[in-house]
Amino acid sequence: MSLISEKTIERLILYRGLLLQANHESESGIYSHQLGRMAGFTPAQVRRDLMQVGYTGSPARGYDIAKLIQSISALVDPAEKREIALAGIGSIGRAILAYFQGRSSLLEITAAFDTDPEKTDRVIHGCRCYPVDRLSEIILARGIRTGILCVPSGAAQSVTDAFVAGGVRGILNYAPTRLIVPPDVYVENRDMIMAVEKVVYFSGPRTGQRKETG
Amino acid sequence: MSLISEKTIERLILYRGLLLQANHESESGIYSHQLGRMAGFTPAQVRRDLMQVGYTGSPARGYDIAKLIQSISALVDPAEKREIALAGIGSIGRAILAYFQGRSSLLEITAAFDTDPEKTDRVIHGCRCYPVDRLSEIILARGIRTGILCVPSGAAQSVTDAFVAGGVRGILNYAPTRLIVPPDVYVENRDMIMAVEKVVYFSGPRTGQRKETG
DNA sequence: TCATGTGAAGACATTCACAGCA
DNA sequence: TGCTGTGAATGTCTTCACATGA
Repeated sequence: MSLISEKTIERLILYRGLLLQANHESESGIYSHQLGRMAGFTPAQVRRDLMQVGYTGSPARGYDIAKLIQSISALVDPAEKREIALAGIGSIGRAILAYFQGRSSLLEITAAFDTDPEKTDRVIHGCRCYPVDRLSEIILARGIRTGILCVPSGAAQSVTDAFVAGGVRGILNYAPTRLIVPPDVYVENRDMIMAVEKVVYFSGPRTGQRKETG
Repeated sequence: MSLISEKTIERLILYRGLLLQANHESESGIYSHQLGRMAGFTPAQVRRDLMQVGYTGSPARGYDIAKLIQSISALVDPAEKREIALAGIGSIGRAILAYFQGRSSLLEITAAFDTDPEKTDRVIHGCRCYPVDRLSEIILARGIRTGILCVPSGAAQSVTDAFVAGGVRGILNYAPTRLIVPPDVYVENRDMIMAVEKVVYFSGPRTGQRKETG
């Protein structure tokens, strides 16, 4: 019970997002089947997940929405504000910077890095940009533990090494490469090309299944 | 055996990408443990996955790289060229358009949609842009089966409905919302905020586990 | 010897189904 | 009644371990 699985963490974060998003003026409580419908899971799944956060609802009123949000946050949010570093100020990097601006009070991308001198030593979407040479130095000095990687695949591993050298413990990887990291560094891969190819496969004829092995 | 799981498809696409990427001048064959190391999986996992594509290697020389790529492609690629539609020409949408340009010969984003008249009726990163009002009509006329959704969460469901009305069978969803679709439409969620929150959690102290339920 | 292909075991995740409570 | 919390059952995915073949 002590260790919560990756999938459960993902769903908990989703539940919280849905609860924050929805306007619950009228109701202050929510049942597992309601939350399940919102998220696309079975009520049993929702109850299992919520068990793990340790907050317990009541059969009469379900889960108190405010308290549930609070409990999930206590579990998944860091204790204090967390700075995040981003490497690769191309179109994706820039999009993430723009998208992330002011979304969260606890998380902030406070340093961006690129090789191109045109892009460094200035502020983009409110984020200071530096040359990659200084990556390890700067994130180490600031105690940054989380990195977002949006560099081309050729540079991905070397920038990863710089992240790791700078003390990063988790990397969100948008490059279409598999990164080599020490076993205690967490990597989440979000290759967009692969995502498109996967969706194309599953939008194929007849629930996406053909079988014409050659 | 006939139906291949989502996870397996993902890994197969990954294998293919890695094989295409790597320069195999010297070697024409590859062993499951080599491919496994590249992809970050066990050799057994790799063999199980490759079993499903129906291409069988030899204990002496492993898997022939060219033939393996071909076999995976035969399984996951569509029979002919596939057009893809994209909705929401914000920073993410634009980034995807830019990133996707000329990556694949089989897949092409050929229509983009937005509400903003400033963005429509022109060409962005080689892709023709139209007003969202015409979404269903245009994708229906062109037989587009796959959509990429990058609109703000408020518009996500209505654009999804337009996609579905236009005959789309698979949606890649970058909006931080859960879409409601008929059961035969496939949705792949890629919420970036959630991805960051998840990675932050797993970059927390001590393999990311705290437990301070409130 | 060393790798493949695969039945069987094991680990993990989801769902069932029901006791207990308001 | 209609919910929650949870043991037990089921289902899915991964790994083991070995027969087989070059």
